[in-house]
Amino acid sequence: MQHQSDLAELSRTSFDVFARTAFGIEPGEAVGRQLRAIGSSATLGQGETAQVSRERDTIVYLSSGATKLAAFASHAREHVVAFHFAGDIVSVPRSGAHSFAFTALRETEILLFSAREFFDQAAEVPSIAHAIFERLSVALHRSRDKAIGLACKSASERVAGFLLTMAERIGREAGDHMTVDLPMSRRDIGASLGLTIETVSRQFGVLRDAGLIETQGRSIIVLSDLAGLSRRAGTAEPRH
Amino acid sequence: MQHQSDLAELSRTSFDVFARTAFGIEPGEAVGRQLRAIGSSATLGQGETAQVSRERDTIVYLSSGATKLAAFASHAREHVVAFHFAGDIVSVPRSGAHSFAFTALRETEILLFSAREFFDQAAEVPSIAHAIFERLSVALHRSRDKAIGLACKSASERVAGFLLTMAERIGREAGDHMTVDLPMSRRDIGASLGLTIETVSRQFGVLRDAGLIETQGRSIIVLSDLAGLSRRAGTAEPRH
DNA sequence: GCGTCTCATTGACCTCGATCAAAGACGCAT
DNA sequence: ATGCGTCTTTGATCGAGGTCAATGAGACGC
Repeated sequence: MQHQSDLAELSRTSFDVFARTAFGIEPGEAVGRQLRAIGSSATLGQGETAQVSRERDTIVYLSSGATKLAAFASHAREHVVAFHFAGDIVSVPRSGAHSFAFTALRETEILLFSAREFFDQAAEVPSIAHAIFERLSVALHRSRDKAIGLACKSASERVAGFLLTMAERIGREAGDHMTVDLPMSRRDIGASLGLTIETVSRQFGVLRDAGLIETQGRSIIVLSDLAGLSRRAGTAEPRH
Repeated sequence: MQHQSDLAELSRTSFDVFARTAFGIEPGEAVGRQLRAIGSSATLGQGETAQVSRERDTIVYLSSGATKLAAFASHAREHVVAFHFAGDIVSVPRSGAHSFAFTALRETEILLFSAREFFDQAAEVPSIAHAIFERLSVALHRSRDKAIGLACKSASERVAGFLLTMAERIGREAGDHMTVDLPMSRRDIGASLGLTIETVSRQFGVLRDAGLIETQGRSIIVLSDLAGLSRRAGTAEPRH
């Protein structure tokens, strides 16, 4: 039973952290209790997919860990819509034109809400509503940026841009270069960038040969020339 | 002066229509006046680009007409993020990694708001906040769908999907087939789908030869086999 | 009507990235 | 340590779609 109460305690704390960091709500406020009442918590092991409704949109908060949101266009055609890390709020769509899977890349703690109930509560409190507007806007901007990259950029531009984005989100600074420990496989990177696993690997090789990055094992990447990477990521010759 | 008051009248009516259709607010409510106070109206001629802030996000409502939201990745590399039609609410990002242009495809009436001020007002009224959550969620889902298509689909799938989407949004039904009057050029379609103008044209030809569509002049498309188009748009062989 | 200008279509060719195939490296369990 | 399975890298070949170039068709003013 000790274990049970530990879990309950952990869950309570997760909701408090969520309310405070995302919305600036202090523990004990009524809204915080409301959110706890309509939400549930879960822990996902590496590779495990969250059980979300297929009929309703779901809102997920990542207390810790890393995840991918994948869409299945057809049977075996998986596209990674986005990667998420601790502190992110994710909108997981119900199954429509394609079905979605929200999968942990390593052990991850999440809070789950029905989007309808979550929005009902959030709309009642102006400061929360405002915070959600911001989050949704950022998500929309990121998604548009991604679409722009998929439509316009070459393979090497996409890979360089991906590394810079990851460095920005989960990189550790170390002098003039940055180090990233990528939690996702080459397959996931490819599925996110609209490239094959082989092309991703080749582009890593190109960047390594050009002295822009160094690789340590499978997952650790050192970005040794950020300016050079930006140049590759940004703006090459027109394609259309 | 008659002209002046006509314009003022038109603008007042636009705000009322906006408040009612988007949020269910009846004319005369305080919130409606608040929105009018922070918004401005404008009419764009064909090809004309709205003057929006480069420093702040802008919210635009289309009273009538059709527009494109274009992003400029680099100098002359234009990508069409989305097309919009009467009744749509559009979030136009400030200039960041790329700059944006919101351009009329034909004569268009719009209402403009600073996103910050708009969200400040909207957050105060739960029903409006809720409506905005829905709108932003739909925009996010559309953008993700688009990214999925750009990452996974072949040229012919994209073109077929584009036609179906346009038919759904602005098509006129006529028995078992639909007719669309496309307000955008082949260039815009290509920039939206991540294809060249030539490829778009060729795919139109393929669809015409296959008996799935008929073309009348440059802009009118008759979708004579919706089921066949869906099949083309949806699910071909895997690519990754 | 005609001339002009832009947009769209069609054709020939080439490139980038997908596909197919094989070998190498890392991680994990026994 | 050793062996096995998965992930990654590297190589060879192919094709969808981009690029370049020329022709054709609407739209608009005169």
